[in-house]
Amino acid sequence: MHKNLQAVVEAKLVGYLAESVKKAIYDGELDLDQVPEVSVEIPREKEHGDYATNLAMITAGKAGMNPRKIAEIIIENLEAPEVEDVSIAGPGFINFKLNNNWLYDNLRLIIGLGKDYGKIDQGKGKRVQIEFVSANPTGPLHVGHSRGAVVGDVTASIMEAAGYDVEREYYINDAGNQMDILAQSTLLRYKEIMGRDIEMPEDVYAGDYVIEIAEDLYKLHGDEILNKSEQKQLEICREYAYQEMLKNIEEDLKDFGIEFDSWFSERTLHPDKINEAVAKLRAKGYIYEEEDALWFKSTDFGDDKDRVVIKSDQSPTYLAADIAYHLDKLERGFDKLINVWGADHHGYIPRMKAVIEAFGYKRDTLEVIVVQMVTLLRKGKKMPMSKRAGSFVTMKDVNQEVGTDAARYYYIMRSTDSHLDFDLELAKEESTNNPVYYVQYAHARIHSIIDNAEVDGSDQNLDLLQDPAEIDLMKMLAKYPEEIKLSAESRQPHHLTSYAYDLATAFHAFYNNCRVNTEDIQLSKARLYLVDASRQVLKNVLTLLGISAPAEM
RNA sequence: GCCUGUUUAGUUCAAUGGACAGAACGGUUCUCUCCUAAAGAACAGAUAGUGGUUCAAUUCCACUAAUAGGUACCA
Repeated sequence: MHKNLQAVVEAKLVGYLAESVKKAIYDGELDLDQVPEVSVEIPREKEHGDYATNLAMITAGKAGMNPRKIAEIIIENLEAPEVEDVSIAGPGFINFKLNNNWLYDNLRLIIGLGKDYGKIDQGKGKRVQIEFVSANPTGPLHVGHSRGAVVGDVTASIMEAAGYDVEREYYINDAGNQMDILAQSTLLRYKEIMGRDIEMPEDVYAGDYVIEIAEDLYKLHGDEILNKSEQKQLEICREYAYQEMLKNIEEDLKDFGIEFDSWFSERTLHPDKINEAVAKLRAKGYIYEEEDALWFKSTDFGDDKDRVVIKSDQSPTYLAADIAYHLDKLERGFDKLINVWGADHHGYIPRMKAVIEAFGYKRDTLEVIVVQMVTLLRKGKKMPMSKRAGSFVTMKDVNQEVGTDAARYYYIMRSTDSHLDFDLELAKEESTNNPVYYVQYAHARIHSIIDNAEVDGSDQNLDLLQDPAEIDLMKMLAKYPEEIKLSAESRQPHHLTSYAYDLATAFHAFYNNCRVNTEDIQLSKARLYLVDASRQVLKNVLTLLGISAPAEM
């Protein structure tokens, strides 16, 4: 069964056009060596029909004829049973009006496929790993992480729907300096609880969550930790704080509807995997020694300068761990690795691509989705954010204030390339102003209609659906699989939030123009069928976005 | 300085190289004896600048200007 009727219809049209051109060439009407690449598109203007092609215009140069003349020839030779009307317009566009049968077929397809409507085979089962969030376990997730979290999660869902085999992974930076700082911070707070005078150095985590951890530590161990050696004290603090933070992060993400298939610990790379990875690069000739340090020759692959992997004190850099980590990912056999990074890390992309190439893989095996920064606003005013001081707004705070549905929607409603203004007051507003509720309201409205219906949608005669609002709605429903394809290919979830919005608009317009539950039983049945299909698609898209689809509001 | 985004209506954002650039909010008007008015309809309003490629540019290229971020033997 075809899962994407719109694509089928487009392919048919393309086929008919190609045949027509072929025939014209054979008959000597067109002077061309071969049939050019044919494409059709849905015109922006409704008056231009259901589909249009620029075929006559792109061949004009080669055929040495004016486009409108070519269009005439193409139309004369065209055999297309589904096409109701053809016309030439503007500089040489050929516009098609189709009969509605495929739209009715598509309604049946939606009801038949149910929650699977929209799923396509674009990815052909290719294995994709999406790594996202990957925040240091040294504090709770804050708003800076939220956008990347939702973008990663929804991109993963979209690619699943598009037929990829997707794995979600979180890389835990649990080795290195920042963990030592966490240990020191915790120990200081612990000592503070003991009643000792402490001084908080500048480069220490000052957030209140550290105090909580220290208090828990005190409840568990009393003051006995202080009897141990300094090194042991730090180790206890480090491990306890680490586990607590990781638990906290995992919970916050889960509450936000985000779950990972795998959590990868950086520690497992130290030191063997790192040494092996570096050795591998060295064997390939991409490592050299200078000033007691080991350098990776990333300039061989287009990076601005070479990068240190092993410092002169023999400790590995962050990049070294990342080299080992990415080698591990590559060896796990994924066809595509996708990393979701904040814009503040974009400078890191060329060196990571260099790593991929150095290991002998294609550069674009690794793809980085760069997510631009978020500005948090309250009533149009910027909210100040300072990091180390501990006065940041956490992800959890925001989610609790505006609700996870609204928060998820807001984080993905813009192109990832665009900066995001997130206004808490707007996101919280339960009104027209808020696109989330607008979409959810359409779904709730449908349930109300179905509850009020006295007939059901069986034995329907779909030919009765002729109203422009009905046609618009059916076309919108038919677009869904293509929207999945577009979002999956472009890795841009915002196409789907705007699709959901447009679908809701088409439904509301239908609602206001076409009464469903009427005296006319036949018409009611047909409309109910359309309403049920709309319910299904709204539900599917909301589910994909990780947003609830309430039956009443 | 160099690298990467962004620049479209009063504001926040859309638009696989296509025809008359779409929404939302804000402004001005209409529409509930009717399945949820958390809705619908109407009006006014924009491609930063200069060149180039193209039958066709918001889209591709170059330069200019604004703006955000990056530019570590830090993570």
